[in-house]
Amino acid sequence: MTARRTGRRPGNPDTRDAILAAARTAFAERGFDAASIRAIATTAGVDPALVHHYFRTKEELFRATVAIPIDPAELLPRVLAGGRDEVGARLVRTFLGVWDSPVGTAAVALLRSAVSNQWTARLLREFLTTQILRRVLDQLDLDPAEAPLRGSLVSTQLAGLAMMRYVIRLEPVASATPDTLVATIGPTLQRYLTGPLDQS
Amino acid sequence: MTARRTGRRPGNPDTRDAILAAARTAFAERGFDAASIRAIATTAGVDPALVHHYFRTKEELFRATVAIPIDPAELLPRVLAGGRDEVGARLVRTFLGVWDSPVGTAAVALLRSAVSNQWTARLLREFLTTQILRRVLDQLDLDPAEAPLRGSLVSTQLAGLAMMRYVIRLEPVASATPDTLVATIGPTLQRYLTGPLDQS
DNA sequence: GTCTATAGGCGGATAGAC
DNA sequence: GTCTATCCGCCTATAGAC
Repeated sequence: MTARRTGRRPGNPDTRDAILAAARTAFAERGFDAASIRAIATTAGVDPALVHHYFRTKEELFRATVAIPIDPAELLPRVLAGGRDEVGARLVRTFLGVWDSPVGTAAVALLRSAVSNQWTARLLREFLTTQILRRVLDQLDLDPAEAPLRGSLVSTQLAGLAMMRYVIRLEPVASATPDTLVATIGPTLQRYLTGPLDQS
Repeated sequence: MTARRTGRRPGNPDTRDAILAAARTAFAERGFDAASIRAIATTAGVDPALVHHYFRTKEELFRATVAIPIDPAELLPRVLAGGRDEVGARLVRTFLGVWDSPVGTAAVALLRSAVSNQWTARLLREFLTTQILRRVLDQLDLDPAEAPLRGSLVSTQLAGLAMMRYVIRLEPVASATPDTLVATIGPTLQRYLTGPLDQS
C-alpha cells in the first residue's frame, strides 16, 4: 500500500507531460481539427498509440490541454480589488498578462478551435459566461437588467483584441506594449462595465 | 461570332451558381479546411467532379466565394459622409448591415477560415488594411503617426463584435438590435478614431 | 457538360505482441 | 509502458469515357 494508491494518473509522468506540451502548441497553432495526433506524437518523440493510451481520444487530449492551466478564480480578485474606476484598465492588463504568458498558449488553442468546431465553441462560451463574466459582474454590483449586455460587450472587445493580437497578428496591435493597450482599450471596458449604455 | 465571345465563363451558369451558393454556406458554417468539396457538391445537387471542372481547386472556389460580394468602395462613402462626430455610429451600423445581410455569409466564411488557415488569414489581413482601414483613415485626415494604431484598435472591436455575434453567438450580443449596438459600440469606435489615445 | 473510376494521401482509433 | 500492424474512413485531385 504505497502513499499514492489513489488519484495516481496512469503512465509515465515525463512522457505524459511531453505529449501535453506538444499538444498545447499544436492546438494553439492549428486549432483542434487541423492538429493531428500523429503530428503531436512526432513532436513529443513518442509513438502515436501512446497518445491514445494516455488520453484515450483526441477530444479528451484537448480538454486536458486547455482545462488545466487557466484558473480564473485566482486572477479575478486582482482585477476586482482596488478602485471601481480602474476596473477597465486592470482587466486589460490582467488579460494581456495571461495571454502573453506560456499559459496563453492554451487560450489561443481554445480561441482558434472555437471558430471551426462546435463543441469547442460551446466550451469557450460556457467558460466565458460561468467562469469570467458572472464573477466580474457580480462583484461590480450592477443593475441585473443591464449586466448581461455589459458583460457580452466586454467579451466582444477582449475577444477582438485576442483575435487581432494573437491570431491574425494585425499590426500595430500585435506588437503594441501592454501600457499602450491598457491606455486605449481600458476606457472602453470601463464604459461597458460602469458607464452609461446609451451615449458616451 | 456571338456577342459573348470574350469574358464568357465556362460551364452552365445555373450549375455554377448552385455550386457557389452551396460553397458560400458551407465555408461560412465550417471554415475552409472543414468544408469539403464533396459535401458542397451534394448540397448543390451536382457531381463533385463538376466543382473541379468549374473552379479547378478548392482554393479558387473559396476565392470566388468570398471575393465577389464584398465591395467596400461602394459602402465606405456612406460611412464617411456626414458629420465627423458620428463616424463611429455610422461605422457600426454599416458593419452590421453587411454582416446581417446575405452578403454577410461570405464575411463569416472569411473570418472563420482565417483562424485555422494561414493563407486565408493573410487574405483577411490584407483586405482589412488595404481595402478598409486605409480608406477610412485617409478620409478622416488623422495624424499619420497615430493612424495605424487607431485603425487596428477599430479592427479589434469590430472583429470581436463579429466573432461574438456571428460565430460564437454569445448572448445577448448575438440577438441585440442594431440600435443597441450602435449606441453602445459606436462611441468606442468614435474614440478610437478621433478621440485622445491615452485617456478617455 | 457531365459522370465514373481511381490514384494517392492523411486522419482517428483499436487489438494485441513484447 | 511501449510499439507494430492494421482497419476504416474521408479528403483533393485527375484521367478519361460518354
